[in-house]
Amino acid sequence: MKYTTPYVAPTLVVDAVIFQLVEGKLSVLLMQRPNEPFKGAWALPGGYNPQGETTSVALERIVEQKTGISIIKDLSYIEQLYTFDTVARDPRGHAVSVTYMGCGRDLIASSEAAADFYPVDNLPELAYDHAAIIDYAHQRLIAKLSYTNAVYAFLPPRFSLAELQSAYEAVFGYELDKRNFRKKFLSLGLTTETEEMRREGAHRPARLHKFNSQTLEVLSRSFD
Amino acid sequence: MKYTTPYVAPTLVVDAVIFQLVEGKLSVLLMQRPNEPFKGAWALPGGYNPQGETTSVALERIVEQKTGISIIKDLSYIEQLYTFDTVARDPRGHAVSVTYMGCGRDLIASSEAAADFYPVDNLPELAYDHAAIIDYAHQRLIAKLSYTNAVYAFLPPRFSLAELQSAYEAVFGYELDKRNFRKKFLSLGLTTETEEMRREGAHRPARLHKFNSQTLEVLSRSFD
DNA sequence: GCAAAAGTGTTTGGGATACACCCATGC
DNA sequence: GCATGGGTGTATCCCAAACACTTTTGC
Repeated sequence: MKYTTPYVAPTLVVDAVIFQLVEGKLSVLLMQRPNEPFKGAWALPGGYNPQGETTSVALERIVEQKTGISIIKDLSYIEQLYTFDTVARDPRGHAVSVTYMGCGRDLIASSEAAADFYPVDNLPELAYDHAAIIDYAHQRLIAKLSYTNAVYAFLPPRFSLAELQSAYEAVFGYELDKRNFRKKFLSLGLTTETEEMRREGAHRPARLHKFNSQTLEVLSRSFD
Repeated sequence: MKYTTPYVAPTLVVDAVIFQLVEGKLSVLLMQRPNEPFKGAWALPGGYNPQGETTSVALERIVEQKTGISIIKDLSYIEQLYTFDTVARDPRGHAVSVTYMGCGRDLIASSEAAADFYPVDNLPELAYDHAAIIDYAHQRLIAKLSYTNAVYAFLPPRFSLAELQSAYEAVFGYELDKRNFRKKFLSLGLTTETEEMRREGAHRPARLHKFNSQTLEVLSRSFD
């Protein structure tokens, strides 16, 4: 392959769509942009990927630096999402954005960062094409929960079946039948009943369960 | 974000995994490398993505130039596959490869190119990590055929149900029951029976069918 | 005893699977 | 008439969906 001019690569950026449940709602980590373009608007955490750094390493460094959240240490699940050809992203011209999607729980952005979690059904004004990216990530997440055990990423080590069900409902965006849900989920054999119960409030205590595996597995039968 | 050195982007390359059925077998387009590294080994068609060109535009240009096959004109289906952080791809150092997967039929590489289709179950020695990329693409293709109407990309405008079934079998890698296949596929309502029959050989002629849509649609019930 | 969430079974319909023979043609 | 691939139906099983009441607790 010949070029009459020397090869110059497009700008490469990485961006992360990080989900967790906040007050039962599926929420996404956003940062308020301090500078132009889109000054004041909210955006996915991300930044420039320099030569010599793989996209996952760059993302870990950038997200940790900007939000205090470590993808490696704090997230239970991460996967590459899609690569967007972003047009005219900044004055340096044409940029290519490699995006990742991750899930966790009990995530807190460092207080000095202008970063916070927003429910996906009530997002603020977003910079770039980030609304579309979040939507795409949400679709992917729905699919992941349908054919894998990926819910584990949202839940604590011990959880009630009600919590589990409401995690699915938060992601899917609709309600499930309690009896059918339990029957089907338990028949998948992904979890084990523990001896622990959770007593809270004036009602019957909930039996707690745990996942047999904390790594991604494909289900034998897909889910909802 | 501050850098003490000026920002330099990694090399960006694009690669294509282009499938078609050849003599009933799922096959992939490969090129023999004329130069080091991996001189003489076979590789996916691809090349450098310069600044100012989106990955899909660069891929179209490169693949057409190197193999004579136009993704836009000759393929019935194309989608982005994954972005690989390729290590030490060439002397310029760290490269990032955005890969695409496409499907077509009756594709012929231009005769002056050292390019040809090889059955996926009998590949030659491959350069880079291309064996892994082809395997990944194959998995994705199996999934696509399972939950969308993507088979249309492999078939001519009019086709027999036997042809249709053998396209699925070539991709899935196992055989299907003829009666169950027809019952299920026809119940999806993706195709229409035509008046045409195909007479060939000493046996009953085959009824020809056509797809109602030549664009990707998600199935109501997933397939096999 | 009452409010609040946890827990539990049965019925029904539809799709998945398994399986073997007749049909139309060319030679 | 025979070889070749095209075309068809039924029985069974399992899963999905629909649906309402009892249990355990704190106050």
